[in-house]
Amino acid sequence: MLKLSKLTDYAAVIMAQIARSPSDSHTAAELATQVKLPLPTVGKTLKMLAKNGLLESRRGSHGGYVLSRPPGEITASDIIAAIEGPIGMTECSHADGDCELFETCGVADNWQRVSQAIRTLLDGVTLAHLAQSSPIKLPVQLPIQSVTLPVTASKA
Amino acid sequence: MLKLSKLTDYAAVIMAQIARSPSDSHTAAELATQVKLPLPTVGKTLKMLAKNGLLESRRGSHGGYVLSRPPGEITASDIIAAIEGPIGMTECSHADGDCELFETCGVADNWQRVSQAIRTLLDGVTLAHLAQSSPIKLPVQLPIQSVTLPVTASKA
DNA sequence: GTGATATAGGACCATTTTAGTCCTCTTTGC
DNA sequence: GCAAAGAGGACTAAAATGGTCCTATATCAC
Repeated sequence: MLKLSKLTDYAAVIMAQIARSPSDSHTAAELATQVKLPLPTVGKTLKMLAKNGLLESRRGSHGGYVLSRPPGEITASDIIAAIEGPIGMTECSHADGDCELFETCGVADNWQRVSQAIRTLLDGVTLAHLAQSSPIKLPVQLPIQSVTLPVTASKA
Repeated sequence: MLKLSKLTDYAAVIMAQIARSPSDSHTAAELATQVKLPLPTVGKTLKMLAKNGLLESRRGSHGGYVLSRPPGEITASDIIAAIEGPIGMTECSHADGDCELFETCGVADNWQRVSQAIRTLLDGVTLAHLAQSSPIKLPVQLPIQSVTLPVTASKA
């Protein structure tokens, strides 16, 4: 269903929570309480986010996590990629041509374009957007139907 | 990785193959040979596509599958939904409010908007696009960065 | 009406992925 | 030194996925 994993979903919620007070340091325990998720899971998620450079961590007492960049500069793509790895709709979206069906596939190119479009879309959604409650506007809604190409692909 | 399942990928390839001669009837065996995938798998995929109304099937000798609509009227969304169920990035994208974390989540609305944007994007990609080898153009690439909203979400 | 050709519809299993927990180690501040 | 916090990884249980196979049903040709 083109779905995010639960962990990614948690990550978004946690990041949003942090983004709402971006200058404070947040401990895993604190966040776990706030988002009502079990501590070990929150801890794991935070570690992944930190390892991928979205959060700065400090150990020891008075430690915790802070955003590594302002909320406006952290994108949905970043968060998804941090938890799930590189975004791509198909196997061959990033692998370097190790798909032995490439010849007969015939749709790889266009899938990759679609994939790229989604990535671009997600690049345009920032943590600041996610964290605020007011609706964000995305441009895709309207124009896409009008961009249809000459429909070939018929033969008979 | 926001990835399609393999089956969905197969479905796209198979549908594209059919779309290249849309007036012919295609048997599972025939298609399996053409796309170089095992027959049982191709059969299963075809059944799912037929059950979801994307293909018309005919049994018996001289049977096979035909597109139920012209390639320009079958979308990537249709194909994905046929194999994977409704498209949505998060659990709560379609379920009717059975998420007990809804209160503390704080990002549900905006995720749903993103989800919707992706769906719209995929609605704009037709089988005719996928089947042709020339590049399709998608509108999202350019304008999205410019639509950013007033970045609130700071507190300190 | 019989037989060959196809799909329909599930049951089934093996494998992989995912979610979630826990343990031990290191860092930091007091 | 001790308590608070994160780092890193091992581990398990559960779920999703991919793939195969079997039986039933429809259709056509003869």
